[in-house]
Amino acid sequence: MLAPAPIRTSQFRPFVPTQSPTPPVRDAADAQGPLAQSMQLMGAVMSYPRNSEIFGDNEAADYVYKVIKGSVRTYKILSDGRRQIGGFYLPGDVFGLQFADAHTLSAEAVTDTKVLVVKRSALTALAGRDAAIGRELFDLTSRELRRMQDRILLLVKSAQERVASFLLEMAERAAAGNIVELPMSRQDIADYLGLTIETVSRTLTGLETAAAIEVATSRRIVLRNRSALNRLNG
Amino acid sequence: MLAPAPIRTSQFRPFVPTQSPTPPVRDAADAQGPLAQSMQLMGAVMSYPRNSEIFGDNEAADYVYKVIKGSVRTYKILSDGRRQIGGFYLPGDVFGLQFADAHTLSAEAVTDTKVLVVKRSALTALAGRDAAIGRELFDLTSRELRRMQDRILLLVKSAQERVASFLLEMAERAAAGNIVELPMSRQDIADYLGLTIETVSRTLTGLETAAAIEVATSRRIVLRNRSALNRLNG
DNA sequence: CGATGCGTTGATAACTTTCAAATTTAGTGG
DNA sequence: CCACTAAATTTGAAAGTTATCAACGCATCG
Repeated sequence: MLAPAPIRTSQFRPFVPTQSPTPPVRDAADAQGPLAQSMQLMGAVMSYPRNSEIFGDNEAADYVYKVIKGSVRTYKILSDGRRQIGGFYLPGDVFGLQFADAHTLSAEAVTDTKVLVVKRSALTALAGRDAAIGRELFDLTSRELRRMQDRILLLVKSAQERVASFLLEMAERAAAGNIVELPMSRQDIADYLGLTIETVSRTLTGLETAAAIEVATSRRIVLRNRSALNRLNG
Repeated sequence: MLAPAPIRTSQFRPFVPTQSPTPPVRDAADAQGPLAQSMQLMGAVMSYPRNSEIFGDNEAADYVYKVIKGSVRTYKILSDGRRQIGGFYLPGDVFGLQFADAHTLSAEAVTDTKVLVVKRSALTALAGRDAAIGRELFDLTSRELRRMQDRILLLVKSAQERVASFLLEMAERAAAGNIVELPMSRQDIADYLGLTIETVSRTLTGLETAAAIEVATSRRIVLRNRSALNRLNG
């Protein structure tokens, strides 16, 4: 039922950059505020192969991460063995912002991924000196809070609404036109939406039958009728 | 299905205190950090009768609130008419921390309530000058984030698990021994947990039959077997 | 006392999960 | 590049859970 236990394959430690950290990759990862610039200056680029662990639940939360390339999932294993996914992070997204002493979630690379790793203490120290940076950090956290709220609204809805919302969310964050490339498996989606993979699969089929989407391949969805999806979205 | 539309009965505007704001009430509302002290100095005490609105969705989020007495619910009405409750706030709790320009949720008094109202701008200005205050504000937001995460974990579980978790949460926050006084109605609980009132009611009956709790009156629950509840909690 | 709101209980329907199997896709070694 | 194997996805049937619709009990309030 669960994804196979991730292999810890990250072969580099923070601050031993795999390449000159400045100027690092300039992918989709630049919403250029002062924070982004500082992170690039202070951070190191790390590579994680598919399904490898980036950090573990209960580990000290000493670093903050920004996705440069690839995608990341945070998750928690419940006592009954189920896995709940906390969120997906795409290029440009910052994660590890728990701002508690220890992580409450684990993080894994969904696909081969490059992330910018920054020491949290360096970042908060900087925020103490530079109000603009502090504000940006705060905004990031607020945005995360908002996303959680939306998530809560989503989780009380029906399977169809959840899947429709998920597709629209991914479209907004990573769409090329109406084509949504999903980096994650059905199991990941199911664990994110609090459904089973069978229900996710059936719902997608249903949406396709209803001509709202087209399931080109299992990882590529074409949105055919956004207003129909929005209607389901609630 | 929904609670009756709240009557807007708050007869006072912020900063026209109903009583001398200093020194204000000294109820359960004091986890005395510098933030709490500043809020008391800068804030005004406002009274809201049961079911009255404290702020509305989409209103400017100009104030931050701290419950002195009573209880508050934040909520959102979904497009299909359902109501989702964002959270309950008890004496000592701070709410209105969205830190966006506009509230994303509405807030109402669940019971007759007194809150301390502080201008957000005053608080953030203060945070700019006093790092300790900024840190406390940040911590509050982080705690809210954590609570949301827990909430998400809760919403993917079964009705029994949700109700059990809810009771344990309330016990932790407001219990006198094993007696939990619930300020909110079954409808409130249902809208918080993403269930119907019938399911909440049946689940409580079930827990009582299983000797885990005792429903003394509809608003007073006695926890008879916490470990059983914890087991359900997952 | 009758009206009203809230909570509980019952019967049925709708939805989602579970268990099982078929089908497609992806990965590996030759 | 193909064949083979393992993994992922889809589909089907049955069971389980929760919602819906309806009725009833209980307390409060005029």
